[in-house]
Amino acid sequence: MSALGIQVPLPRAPYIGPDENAEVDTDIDVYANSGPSAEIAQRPPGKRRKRHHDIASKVRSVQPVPQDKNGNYELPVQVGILTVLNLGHVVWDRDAYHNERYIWPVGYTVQREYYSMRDPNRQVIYTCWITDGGEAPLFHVEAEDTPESPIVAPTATGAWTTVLRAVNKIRQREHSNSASGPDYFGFSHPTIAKMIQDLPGTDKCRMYITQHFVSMKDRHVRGVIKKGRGGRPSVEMLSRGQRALMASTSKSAWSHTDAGHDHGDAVPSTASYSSERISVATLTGSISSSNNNSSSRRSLGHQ
DNA sequence: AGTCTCGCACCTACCGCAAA
DNA sequence: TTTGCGGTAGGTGCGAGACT
Repeated sequence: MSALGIQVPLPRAPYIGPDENAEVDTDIDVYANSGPSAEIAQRPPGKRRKRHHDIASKVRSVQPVPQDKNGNYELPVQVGILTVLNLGHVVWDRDAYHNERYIWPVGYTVQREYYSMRDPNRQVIYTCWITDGGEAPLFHVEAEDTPESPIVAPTATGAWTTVLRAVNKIRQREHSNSASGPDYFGFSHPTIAKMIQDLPGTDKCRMYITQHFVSMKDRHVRGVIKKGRGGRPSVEMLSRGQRALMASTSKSAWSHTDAGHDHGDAVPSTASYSSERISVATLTGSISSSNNNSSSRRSLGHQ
């Protein structure tokens, strides 16, 4: 596939988190003061924004994700606009497969909607996955309507920047082509971050800083789910994701690490999601339907 | 008492720009 | 030049208060 795919220029040295001793802003609060300009107002004019490194002290809200009796996440599952098909397995013995903030598991596969690189008026499903590239992971992005040109890059940002360039070009947008790879791949999503952090082997990732998560309140989970596209990946794309995954797993050998098979059972579960038996675990199933009246009333008032 | 309206809290997703 | 952090717009449900 790489023969046809877009190859993004090669890796620089893997990004390693900044100096742990760097100065840290402490006025950050994850939720509180998240309102517009709360922090900006406090920042003296002209003062450069500093990066925050207090990852460990942050508490992030996560959606409830259905788990089986063994505690394994039931996949595929919709998280926000992303559908997680596979969590993959943690490669803890090579530093380029994680940094202080993210872990990039080999076999990790998600789908999301975004503008087509061919038709400016259409949104298509993109399948994103990670393969074992040896010293460093490879990030793949494949659009539903351009399966012959998958994008492969050494970083998530690199892969999605390529997509954004193409999309902005075809949509004739004079727009920044900057993109946040972790955002688009879903790594910055708290729920996904937690699911990855729960994989076996993350404790062996020496640079990774364990993050703290709390369960999101029901009332907000419902709102979050509504914003998604209903957790319905196309069967075709699912099978394509499955094929990509199978290809990557046969190459990278899941036996590379002995960890990970008892928990995420990434490969077997993925391989088993044939189109017939796919049922996406939309998170709605785990949510009590506590107040239908309210929403119907609300909709009357606003629509 | 029941229904409706509005404001609030909180979240996701996108994108600009600081940092590396 | 590239990466990814952080600001913020927009969307949701909930609950309090007003209205019928």
